Amino acid sequence: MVKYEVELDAIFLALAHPARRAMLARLGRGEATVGELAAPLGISLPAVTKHLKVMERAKLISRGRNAQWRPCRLEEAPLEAAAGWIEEQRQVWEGRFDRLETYLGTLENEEGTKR
Amino acid sequence: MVKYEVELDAIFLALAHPARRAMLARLGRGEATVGELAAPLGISLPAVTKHLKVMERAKLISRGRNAQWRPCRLEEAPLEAAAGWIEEQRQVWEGRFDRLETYLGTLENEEGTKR
DNA sequence: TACGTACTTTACCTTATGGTTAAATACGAG
DNA sequence: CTCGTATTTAACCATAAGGTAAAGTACGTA
Repeated sequence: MVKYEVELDAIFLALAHPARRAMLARLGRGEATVGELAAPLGISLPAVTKHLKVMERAKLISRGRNAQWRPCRLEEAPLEAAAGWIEEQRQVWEGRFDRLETYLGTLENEEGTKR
Repeated sequence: MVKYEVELDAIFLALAHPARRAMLARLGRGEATVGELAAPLGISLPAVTKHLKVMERAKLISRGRNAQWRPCRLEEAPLEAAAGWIEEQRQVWEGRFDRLETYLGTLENEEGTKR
């Protein structure tokens, strides 16, 4: 249980910047070169390189090589891990309500018994 | 579409620290005071106060007042927003595969036609 | 009103982010 | 082997994160 925890730091951190989320959204539609990712962002290429490093650290992307291009590919696993953590929280949270409902149900029954 | 985008920065940032995730997990089981949240963390209270501010900024928590205690409550909406963004990405990602399958299916048919 | 408990604020430090420009590297084409 | 294109590295800067210790604030109680 809770096998992530280290990686989640890097994953959520990587997701916390609009430029990086934009790049991931783009990569969801297929591989792209650095230039293609940079084009819509309005920041310098060195800045993009840095963002790519943050995403590589989180293993959100992997990179290939094709002549002078270094294409980026989206890796789904970390996104699944992030979604998994949130889902886990939802379970806890919903569990709380379920218990509350059970408790309220019990109260109702007791009320009924009293009447 | 994509109504978040500003908030997501703060939400994902807030999720990017283990102490904050631990506090959120604890809050999933119900309200807690600052002291209760701090106890398992092994960091100073001022540090905890700062983490709480980060989570308030992301609207992941709201706070009440009860004498000298300032109880924290989990707010689900931002977690839903974060999960929503990831789910959106999954749609894109899966859409890509669907299209790829369609494409491969088309190729297969063409192959079949040629033979 | 003075005291203890529960936090928060202030001041300070270190390291990480996010950005820039300019120089360096890698590779294909001529 | 030189040139152009694609991308990274280096050097630099400003600001934010994350932590601390010490002082300040808020509230119930004796």
